[in-house]
Amino acid sequence: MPELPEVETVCRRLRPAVSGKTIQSVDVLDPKIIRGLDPEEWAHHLIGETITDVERRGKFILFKLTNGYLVSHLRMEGKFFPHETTTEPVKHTHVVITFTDQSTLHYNDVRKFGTMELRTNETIHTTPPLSLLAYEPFDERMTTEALHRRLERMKTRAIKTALLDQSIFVGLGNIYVDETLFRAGVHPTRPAASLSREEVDRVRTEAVAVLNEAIERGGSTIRSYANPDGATGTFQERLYVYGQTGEPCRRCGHEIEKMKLGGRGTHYCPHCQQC
DNA sequence: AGCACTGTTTACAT
DNA sequence: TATGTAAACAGTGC
Repeated sequence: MPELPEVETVCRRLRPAVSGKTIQSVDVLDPKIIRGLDPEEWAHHLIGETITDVERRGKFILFKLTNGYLVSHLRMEGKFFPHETTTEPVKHTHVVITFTDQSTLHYNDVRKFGTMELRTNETIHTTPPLSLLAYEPFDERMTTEALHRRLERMKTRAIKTALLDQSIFVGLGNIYVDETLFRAGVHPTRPAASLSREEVDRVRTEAVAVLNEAIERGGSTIRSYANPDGATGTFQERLYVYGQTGEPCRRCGHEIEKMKLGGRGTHYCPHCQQC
């Protein structure tokens, strides 16, 4: 599922569902999801904690606790499902958190790539993984100049590969990076260091715009089923290039093409995005 | 049947 | 150091 807009949508839906609830018990059905501590110790730390808020940093979900944070990354297929009453786990449910009011939060993840780990208030932003992230795209410190300086130093990286690096720019994944580069009129294979200041400005501006528009529409639903409340995003209807291979470009009519770049399927319009 | 593909990240090799 | 590739896993589609 998740790039920044999907994670933001999940956080917004989870916040009212779990904020203020106290954890009574934790069942780890698959220990692979839990990082840093063995699952028993991890569960022991969580029991008795109250979730005071749900925040987002990059593509990470931060469950703010009375003491510290539960940090989760959904990777490719992770999903949180809140339930108002005790509910039997379904296939691919790997963690069940039960609150004192008997409502529950289920973590479901077909591919088991997702992670959960604990952090203290003191270390959450100063230790990996959050310490490795660039500023948020909406942070005023994420300026065109700062991004340009960073990209200029890249020896050979393609601009798409650079933008997917969360230490350079936060929140873009394979859908929104392709959409950003299309809107900015920049070919995905262009060396990052070759972009002019104006091009970097277009890329940064369009990235912020795409992310904001996608958040407004609850993200994109391509092939996964649902968000925490069962709803689906609608931004997939507004995609210009991702998944549009062979379709006419909505700007110029030229056929959208797909290539492989850095191991990822890469969609672009060869007319609107010159090399 | 078998292989390539999938909204992510990172460990490892070069 | 920087960058590219494979791997983690399960499912789908050709």
